[in-house]
Amino acid sequence: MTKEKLLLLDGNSLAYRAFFALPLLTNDSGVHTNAVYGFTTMLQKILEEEKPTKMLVAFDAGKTTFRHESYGEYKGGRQKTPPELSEQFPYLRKLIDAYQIKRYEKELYEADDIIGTLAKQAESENMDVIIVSGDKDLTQLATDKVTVYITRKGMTDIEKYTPSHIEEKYGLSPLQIIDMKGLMGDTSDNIPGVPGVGEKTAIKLLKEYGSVEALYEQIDDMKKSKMKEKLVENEEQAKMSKKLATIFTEAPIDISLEDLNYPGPNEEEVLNVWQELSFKSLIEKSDFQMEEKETAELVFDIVTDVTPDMLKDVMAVHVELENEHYHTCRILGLGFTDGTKNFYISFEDMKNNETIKNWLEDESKIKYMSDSKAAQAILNRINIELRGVDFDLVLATYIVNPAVSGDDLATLAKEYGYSDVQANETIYGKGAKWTVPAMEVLAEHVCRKAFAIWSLQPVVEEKLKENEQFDLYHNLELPLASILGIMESEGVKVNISTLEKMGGELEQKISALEKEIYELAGEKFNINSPKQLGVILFEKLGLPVVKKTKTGYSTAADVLEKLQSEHKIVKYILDYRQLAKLQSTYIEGLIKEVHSDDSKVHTRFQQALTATGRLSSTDPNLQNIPIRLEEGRKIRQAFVPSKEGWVLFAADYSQIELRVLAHMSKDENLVDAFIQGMDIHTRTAMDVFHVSEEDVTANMRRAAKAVNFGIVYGISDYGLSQNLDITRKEAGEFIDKYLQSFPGVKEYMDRIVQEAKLNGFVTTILNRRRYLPDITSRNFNLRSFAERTAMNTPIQGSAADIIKKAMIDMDARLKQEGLQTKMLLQVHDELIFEAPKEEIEILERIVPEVMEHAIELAVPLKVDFSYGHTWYDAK
DNA sequence: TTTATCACG
DNA sequence: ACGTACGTGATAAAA
Repeated sequence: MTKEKLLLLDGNSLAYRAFFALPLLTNDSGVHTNAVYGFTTMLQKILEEEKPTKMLVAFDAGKTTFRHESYGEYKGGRQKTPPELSEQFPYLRKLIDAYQIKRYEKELYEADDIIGTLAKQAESENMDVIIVSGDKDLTQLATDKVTVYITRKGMTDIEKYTPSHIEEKYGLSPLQIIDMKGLMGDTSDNIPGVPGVGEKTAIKLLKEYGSVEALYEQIDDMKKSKMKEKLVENEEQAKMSKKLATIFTEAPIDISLEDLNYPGPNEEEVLNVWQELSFKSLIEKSDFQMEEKETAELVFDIVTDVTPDMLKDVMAVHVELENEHYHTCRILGLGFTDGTKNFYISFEDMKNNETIKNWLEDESKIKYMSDSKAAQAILNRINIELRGVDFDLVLATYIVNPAVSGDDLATLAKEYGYSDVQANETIYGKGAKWTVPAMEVLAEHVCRKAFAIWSLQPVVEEKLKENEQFDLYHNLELPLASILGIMESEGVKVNISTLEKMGGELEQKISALEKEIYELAGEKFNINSPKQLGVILFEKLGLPVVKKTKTGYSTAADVLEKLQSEHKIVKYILDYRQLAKLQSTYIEGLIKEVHSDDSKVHTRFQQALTATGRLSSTDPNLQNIPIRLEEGRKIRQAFVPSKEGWVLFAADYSQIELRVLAHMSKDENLVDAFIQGMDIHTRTAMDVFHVSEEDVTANMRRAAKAVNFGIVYGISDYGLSQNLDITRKEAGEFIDKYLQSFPGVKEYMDRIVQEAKLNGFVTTILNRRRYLPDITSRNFNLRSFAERTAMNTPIQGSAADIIKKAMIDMDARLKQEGLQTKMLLQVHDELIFEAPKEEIEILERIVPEVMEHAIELAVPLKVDFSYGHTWYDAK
């Protein structure tokens, strides 16, 4: 048998050490993690180097110890544990348990005493002992058998105290460390010692006399000095201090060495804890493997037919797709569960099954799903109209915390402690190795997903109710999912020949520009490569470097604009960039997305993605089609109604974000401006520059507009100065003037940041949340970013709430009025419809009406609209 | 896969 | 002194 090696860790001391040594980190839900992280890296390193056979982490129990009986002031005056640290102890304990390391604490005793007692026992049994702590007091325990490791800054840097190391460092024996502390005291433990005696004096005295006791026996022989007086005066205190500093090695602990066997970590559990704490680098670096299916058994059937009795009134159902492109991909199969019976049916077997179709279309049959919009859209392709969805896991978890990524059901389930479902990557592989597994494997995977949804439904709904977000989830996001699904399936008609014609013209212009650029540069190069372009501009042509990126020179548009007067080539490059962007993204890119069967693009609105509650749009992104510059705007001529004699009808909120700000801040001036129906930027210019309406110049209005944008973004003088190309000082003055004119806005900004600090999150009008863990960061950048986010998110998010509500109301109104008009797109503050000409008149009335009253604010909402034969003409 | 750039609100 | 405007997605180049 190999020799036993015992590793004893001082839990409290190490946690404290790590907490103060490392910057404040947090996981996705805002729990601080730096102490646990530091502890983990230290632990990993020591485990690897020492390979102990027995382990224990000792903790201090409670506030009072036996030391307080002799000295009430022991550890007095200590700052109480910061909350950012105390919240980490439960996770630390969880981590230690996952490693399968024993932990122990004992009333009235400190971790030191537990460690000392066990070290002594182990030594008498001839074991090697290693003690790890952040506290040098422990070095008194060092012997030939016992080595004390003290962490230095960074946690993985360790100083090893053997008796000889201590001798070398202090010229003392380990036991004399106690005497040293008795004489010099310890401020952190509030041990007094002898005033005026520090480390140097203590060591000198101990080298001469050996110990505190010996010193006082011979003190009469000491020659008269200030120090002697002090020593005599404080004899009792010195002796008591020594006692306090002595680690008690005979604590009555009810744990023995046999209990401390260390079997190694439960790797899966450790990974779970790491995942919970977002220790991504550790997860990636570690060679820990998830255990092969440690998951609970799930009984399921693979069926080829479904009879009505199998389909209950309430079920979780999961539609398993090939990939995320649900408008084009295949369905692999469906999993069903009612919590007792689980079954899987392949797509081939279900596609013509009337029983399933009827059940899916039956509003009264309650379905629990995950990403019901995807299911709805893909089922729509085989003429099934999904109804009766009452729970959607992706949406529900997004509302609880929008930061939690929802691309894999397994990841989502893990967030709620449910791990009996595999990651897609495990089942299918990834990248080029992606493949559909055997039916048995696939069926189990899909059934497990359905079961996970079933199991999590009550948990997540409870959480939503606890946070008062159930209404937002159930009555806004859930019905919106269905509306979005219909919009996506409907699609937008694109005139490919229009795009191709534009592409041809662009091609000409681009190659002409290319020629000019090569000519002026004196050589051919790839203009699309910022690296090559940088070399040409800043080395060959010697233009001044305005800004650098981390990899080289910046050639971004704002930089080039400043360089226009320096060289003719710059303008050509700017033009080239603009046209190349149109060509690659909006002509070629868009054409690739047009479905050949219906000449339409079918975007996917991501409903559970953004941090603020906005939607996003992909494949293609229809929320960033050019409009600001005329050349780009022409792209919109290719977007047309799907039917002859129809038009595209666009309605947008005017200044919705500033109106939301007026509502939330209740700033009298801002509210008044909107009630008066004034041009808000002009009004801002009047207030900031103290001029009358007639005297507002175009430039003043431009500056005011930029300030208004800045306010919405969570203003900073630097950001505004960049935007307006003025000095920081000037920008700062603008901001000050603005805040003086709108004092309610300033109060709101201060209040919202305070609120974020207090709660850890900010909320929107409909109680959408965003957590801001960095708001308490000691890192200036992170904290500033979080503060700006705290100011911006309630504004952007509430605007998102409003338009989402408007979409639901609009959908209902169109149905109620029995119109053919279809809602096609949402672009953050505007809605785009296609409509038969005859319905235009009605739309002109009802669209603004519905949108303006989606949510009542302290200021009116204003909607502008227009229509035309193409999206371009709807202006 | 990451970086720089640029399109939108 | 710190170094930024808020929120997205697509493309091409470079690694």
